[in-house]
Amino acid sequence: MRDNDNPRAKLPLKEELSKWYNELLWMAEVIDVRYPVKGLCAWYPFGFSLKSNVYNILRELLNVDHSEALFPLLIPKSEFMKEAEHIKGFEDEVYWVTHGGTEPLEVPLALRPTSETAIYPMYRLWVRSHTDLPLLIYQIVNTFRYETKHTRPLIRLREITSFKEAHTVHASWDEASLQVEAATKMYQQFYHRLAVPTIVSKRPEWDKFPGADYTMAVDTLMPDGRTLQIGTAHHLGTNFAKTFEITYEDVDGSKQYVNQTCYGISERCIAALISLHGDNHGLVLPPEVAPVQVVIVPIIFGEGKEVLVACKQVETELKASGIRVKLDNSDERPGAKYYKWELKGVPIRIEIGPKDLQKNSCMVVRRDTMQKQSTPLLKLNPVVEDLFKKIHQHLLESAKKHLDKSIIDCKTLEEVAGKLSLGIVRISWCGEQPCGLEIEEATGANILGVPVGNLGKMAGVCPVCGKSTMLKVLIAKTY
RNA sequence: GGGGUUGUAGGGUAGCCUGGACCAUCCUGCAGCGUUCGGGACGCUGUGACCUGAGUUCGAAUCUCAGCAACCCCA
Repeated sequence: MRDNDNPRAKLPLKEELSKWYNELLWMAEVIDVRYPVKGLCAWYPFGFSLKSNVYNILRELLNVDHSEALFPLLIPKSEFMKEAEHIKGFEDEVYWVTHGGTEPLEVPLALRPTSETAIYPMYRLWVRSHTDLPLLIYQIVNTFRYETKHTRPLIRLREITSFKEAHTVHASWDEASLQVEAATKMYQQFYHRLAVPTIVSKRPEWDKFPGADYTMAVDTLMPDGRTLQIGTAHHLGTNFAKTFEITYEDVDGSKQYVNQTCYGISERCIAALISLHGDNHGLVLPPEVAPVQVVIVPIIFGEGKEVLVACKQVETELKASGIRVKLDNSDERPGAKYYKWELKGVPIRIEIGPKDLQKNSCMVVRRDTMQKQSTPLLKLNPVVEDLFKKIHQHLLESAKKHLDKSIIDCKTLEEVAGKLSLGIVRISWCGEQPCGLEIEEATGANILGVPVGNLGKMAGVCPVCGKSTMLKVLIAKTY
């Protein structure tokens, strides 16, 4: 039904977000969901390249004060079962390895759903003295969760292929608290680079990480009005330190339990990036992460030798500045190439044909706005670099504008229902759990939490109990 | 958590209701050759599929059951 005059396979319109998203992921060769196990996907080379570029930014930001390490995939049941709250949160979703060959294992092994219980037995050995602190370590690994809800590519998976999880150890609770704050700030920087605007809020008690003192979460708004959680940071206090006996010798010689934090980002960041910026033609990628940043399309008549020479020259020059360039000299027609590379989100297209060569120029086309401009062939590099900046800025600004206008203030619960399809609702809340649960119950949506900054502070009255309060919460339909 | 829909080449489909003429239709893709090339080119030649298992039947893509997988809606 999606082809009117052209039988060729076309992308569904973005208005049908779910269809559009699923089709786009494989048409643009990001991931292939056809793997014969529910909730597992294969990354295409193109998608993998996009992912690598995105995660390189994460590494760059983390490596300022964190170190990368690697811990095992398998966790013995005896370790996994140590922290009561933690188990309760995960036990229904754990995959168990029960056999070695045909022999049952004495101690079953869990496939990590997250790595606290894989890492902390080692931290117990690694942390001895206050001089070992703070310890800031992260790893990027796959994790497994037996999701019973509907799986969605990149969003709800049974194998998360790219979970970046940081685990830090501190002397005091306050220091750990500052680390949680630093983590959310880093995540916001990260998403800034992806041109994805975010909101940070403190998850309510009943929605925090199992085993944490509190959880801060980073959310973004998807085009269908639902929010997507794309990062979390947890203050673990001494909860895990006590169960895993992680202690350090203080300056005065006394034994102290450490305070810990952990914070993570998964490939949901790619889902957000794709969903926010993409359009009816396909992906629209911020230049910094695009696997191909510039595609050169030659317009050939007859032999077309001169055109090809000019194309190659441009290719060489751009490559010399470290730009990821693709010269598409396959024998498809130019129009077909335009569609193909638009689908793949290449930020800039350069067309070179005989008419351009006469003027010693070329046609430069932006993917985000589709604007074309004739540009002199000489000194293309600064023009391209400048356009990269403009494209990123434009993506970020329009996404931010959309997010800002999608946060809607309400005073009563009755008002909320009609607004939820438009985005995020902001409403006063006394901060008490019963009222919070009532808000969720009455609206059929989730409380994201009290957002940080001014967004979460304003005088009002709780719509449930009527008490005066300075707190505002955000409510939304969530993924 | 509850409900619904679906499974036929790489992708999209026809056929299924009413079992046999189906070594399975059409479009797209892919490979080769030639002509082409300023927004999805054309011709010729080739390529490729009934989700898995059990059952009913002389006979199953078609009917039944189970499994696996996918999609949609509601909480």
